[in-house]
Amino acid sequence: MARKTPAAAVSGSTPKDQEKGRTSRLPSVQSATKDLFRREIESPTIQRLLIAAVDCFWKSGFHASSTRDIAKKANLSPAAVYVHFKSKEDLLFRIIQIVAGDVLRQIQETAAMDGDPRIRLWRIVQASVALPARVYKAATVVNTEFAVLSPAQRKYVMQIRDALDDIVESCLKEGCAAGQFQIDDLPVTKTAIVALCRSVLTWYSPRGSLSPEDLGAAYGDLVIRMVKAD
Amino acid sequence: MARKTPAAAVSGSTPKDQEKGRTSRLPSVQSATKDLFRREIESPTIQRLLIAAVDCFWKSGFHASSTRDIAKKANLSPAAVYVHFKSKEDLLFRIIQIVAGDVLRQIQETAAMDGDPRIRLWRIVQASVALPARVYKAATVVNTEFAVLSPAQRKYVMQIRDALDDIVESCLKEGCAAGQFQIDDLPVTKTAIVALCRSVLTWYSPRGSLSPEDLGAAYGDLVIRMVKAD
DNA sequence: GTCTATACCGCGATAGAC
DNA sequence: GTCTATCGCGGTATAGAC
Repeated sequence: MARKTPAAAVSGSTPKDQEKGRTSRLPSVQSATKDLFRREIESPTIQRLLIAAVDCFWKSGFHASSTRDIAKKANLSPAAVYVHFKSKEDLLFRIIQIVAGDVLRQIQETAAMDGDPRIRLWRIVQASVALPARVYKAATVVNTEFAVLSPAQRKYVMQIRDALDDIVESCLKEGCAAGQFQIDDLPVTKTAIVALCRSVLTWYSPRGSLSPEDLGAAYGDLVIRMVKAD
Repeated sequence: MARKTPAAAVSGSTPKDQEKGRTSRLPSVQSATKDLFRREIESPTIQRLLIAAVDCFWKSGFHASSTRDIAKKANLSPAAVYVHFKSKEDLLFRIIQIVAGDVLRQIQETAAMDGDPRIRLWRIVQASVALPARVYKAATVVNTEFAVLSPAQRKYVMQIRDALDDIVESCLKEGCAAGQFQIDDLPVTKTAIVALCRSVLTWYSPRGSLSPEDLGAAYGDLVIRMVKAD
């Protein structure tokens, strides 16, 4: 964690944490996904299955991952998967629901914070990079395996994507209305910003030198320039 | 084709075309991939197989596309595929070789054009958006099915990606050296620009209002702002 | 080079004992 | 809720006639 104030202010540190002298209260990238599932799911067996499935789907993709692989990685027999999930698709969708829901909620919280459009846009971008990167394997699965889902399931994901789009769009509009942003083509700019944030997952590795939060901060700076708001 | 000079100058129009009063000599997005394969491959049967495979892989992904599906779409029996390709992976790799090679070649030509770093960066970005978008289904397959490839095949693709990275990087360095760009973190900026261009394929549809070339032009403008070169 | 027929395998999912 | 055993389907790839 090289950066100080802005990243720390957005990433969830509380004054209390800082009093204690902690530099970060975030879980490591390695454990963030586990922590998320532990928070959302009671049964330890299901937690293990979800984690195993994320690992398999991330490494090989949904169709190349067999239920046998997943079961083995979760220390279960192949049949045990079907006690907890009605199909492999169901397992995928549960992962997507949990991960996408959690990320959306946190970005909504970020967007609801006070601040002028420049600060808010910077924070939204920072969060849109940092939060998925923290759970990068799971978030990659969410972005990658969209085609596998049923129409109803796709609709669910699309609503979440639309909500994120709207957050960025309304922030851009505010900034334009306040005369703080200069944007040529608002729909293109909005789409570019959202896709830019998402694209981090196509190359991100936790072995890189920047933490998810620092990376998000750097992207926040880039986006601020894109809307000519310096 | 709404834009005039810059996009037209880069997208391959010749003075002769313009004399004739054509607004564009580009193939339609629908036929660009076919044209590419027709240019690179002699056998019409193999052309049909490649086109069918691109369609299947794009729609469902590599593992969810069966060789039966591909053969049927190419009006062949399932067995006929194996006369021309030794495996389904081989078919995929041939697609990737042709598409990635062609795009790289054209971007290299773009990068070799004269102009100061600002013009060159704009053109490189424009081409990096427009060229893949013209063959968007095939280019999406190239970006999406990387995990399927063998180590040797992956290395081939990685060399192409590195070459594209280097083109952007050296242009950014030039611009910084010339005092025309102001960049905080060069590696992050380079990665962001490349990923931004690639991310267009995650949402692009030929039904959108902007042509690939106009979209590339808009992205060129955005990137010029990212490096503070206006 | 194309076809029909088929070998062979591994997948998702289920049955039934414990 | 977990296991072992297994069903049945559909996949990739091949054999052999034309």
